[in-house]
Order: sequence, then structure tokens, then C-alpha cells
Amino acid sequence: MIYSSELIKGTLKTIVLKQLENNKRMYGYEITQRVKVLTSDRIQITEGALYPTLHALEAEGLVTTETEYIGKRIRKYYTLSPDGKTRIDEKISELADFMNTMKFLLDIKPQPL
Amino acid sequence: MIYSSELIKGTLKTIVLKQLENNKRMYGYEITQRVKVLTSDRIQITEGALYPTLHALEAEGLVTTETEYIGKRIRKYYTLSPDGKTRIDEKISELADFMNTMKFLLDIKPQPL
DNA sequence: CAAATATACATAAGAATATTATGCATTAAT
DNA sequence: ATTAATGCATAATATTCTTATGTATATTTG
Repeated sequence: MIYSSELIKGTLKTIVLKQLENNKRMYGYEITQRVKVLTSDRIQITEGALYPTLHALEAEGLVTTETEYIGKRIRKYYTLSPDGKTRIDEKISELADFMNTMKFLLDIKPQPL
Repeated sequence: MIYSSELIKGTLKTIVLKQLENNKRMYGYEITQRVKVLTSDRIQITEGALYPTLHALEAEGLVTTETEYIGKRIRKYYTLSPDGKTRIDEKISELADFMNTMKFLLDIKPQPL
């Protein structure tokens, strides 16, 4: 199952920040691939969504960047800033709370183990 | 806590359809009030979001409508269609699955009871 | 009883954020 | 040699929300 796009909306920044928290230093393409693998292809972040999001996170001061050349190919690494570290914890708490509310509202039972 | 708006995006149709499943027959304003109460004010559906959504659900054939006058005031009741009943089950399954994926991806632990 | 609040519908301008398409370029695989 | 993968990025478009506005009736409160 690939989730319908509306669902993923609103969670992209959180997903990206979390990956940076887990892996210290990542480049854009790497983030898309890791999320794809971690979710067994369920979440596929497109480039048109990713890059504007990364640029927005940088503009908000939540990530910092370093550019490197791997051979002749450019690679732009992103790292969580101190503000970003604070923000990701807040965002995850909010999302966890939201998901509990949705479970209640939609009468979703915890699936049997 | 009132959830940041991005979070709610993509779940509005599901919330509305679920309310109609639970309550058979509701009008727009009633839906906003019920959701507000059920979520202890955490989710407040604005009219600018609600009415276009209801119209879209009607255009998709997921709900049917009946208009009634209560005194001189008009009231438009919405009821889930057979297609809507099928769709709400699908949407809830998808959302439940998505939330599990997000919990895993964001390393969210089940909160202690 | 007048004013404020609640009820009840609706649309429109604008913002945010995704999709889809396109572009450029290097490197690896068939 | 061609295709696929890697890697960045932007632009046009679509979707869907917020905020503001509009109209009108009913109820509550000072």
C-alpha cells in the first residue's frame, strides 16, 4: 500500500527532521531512499516535495548545510541545528497526541499482536 | 493543545465521514460541534474547510443530502451513501496503517496507561 | 429590550504545500 | 551504447486549508 498523498501532507517536515536526528548528517536523496526502505516503499518522498521542504527548514534555522563534491557530483548535507533538535521533539509529541485523538475519534482499536 | 493545521490536513474527509457513520444523519454545524466536543476542543473544524469538503463528498457520491427548515432557518442534512460506507472503512484502514508506519518511523512508544 | 452570542448556510481571496513535469549533470549497470 | 540510478533544483499546476466576508435567524444576557 502506498498511502494517498493527502495523508502524508503535514508530516513531511517531521519525517525529514527525525531522519536527521537519527543519522546526524544526510543529503536529500539519501533521506528519500532511507524513508522508502524503512517504510517498505509505503512512503515515497518525491523530489518536488523534498527540496522545497529542505530549503524551508534551512530558512527556518532548523537545519544547517554543507556542500561537498563526491567526484564531480555535488552533494548537499543537512544537519539538525539546536533549534531543530528542540523542534523535532515538539513535533513528534504533537503528532503522537494527534494520533491518539484520531484513534479515539475514528474508533480505531489497537491491532492484535 | 490545538493541533497545528498541517496535521489535520488530509484527515478532514475521514473525520466527517466517520461522524456520519456514527450518527446516521447530521448537518454541517452539528458536525463541527460534535468533533469539537469529542476532542475537547483539540480539533475545531472551520466553516471555510467544512462546507467545501461536504460539497466535495456530495459530488463524489459519498453522501446524500436533504434540506429542511427548522422554523425559518434552513438546515442541510447529510447521510452516508452506500459508496460512502465502503469508503469510510477503507479510509480508516488506511489511516490506521499510516499511523502505525509513522509510529515506527518516528520511534513513538505507546504511552503508559 | 438591545446587544451580543450562537446557530446555520455559503463563497472568495490568499497561503501553504503537495504533484507532476522538466531540466541539468554524473555515475553505474545491462 | 543505452538505460537506470544518483543528485541537485525549479516551475506550473492542483489541492486544500485559513481567514475574511456575507447573509440571516434564534437565543441569551445585561
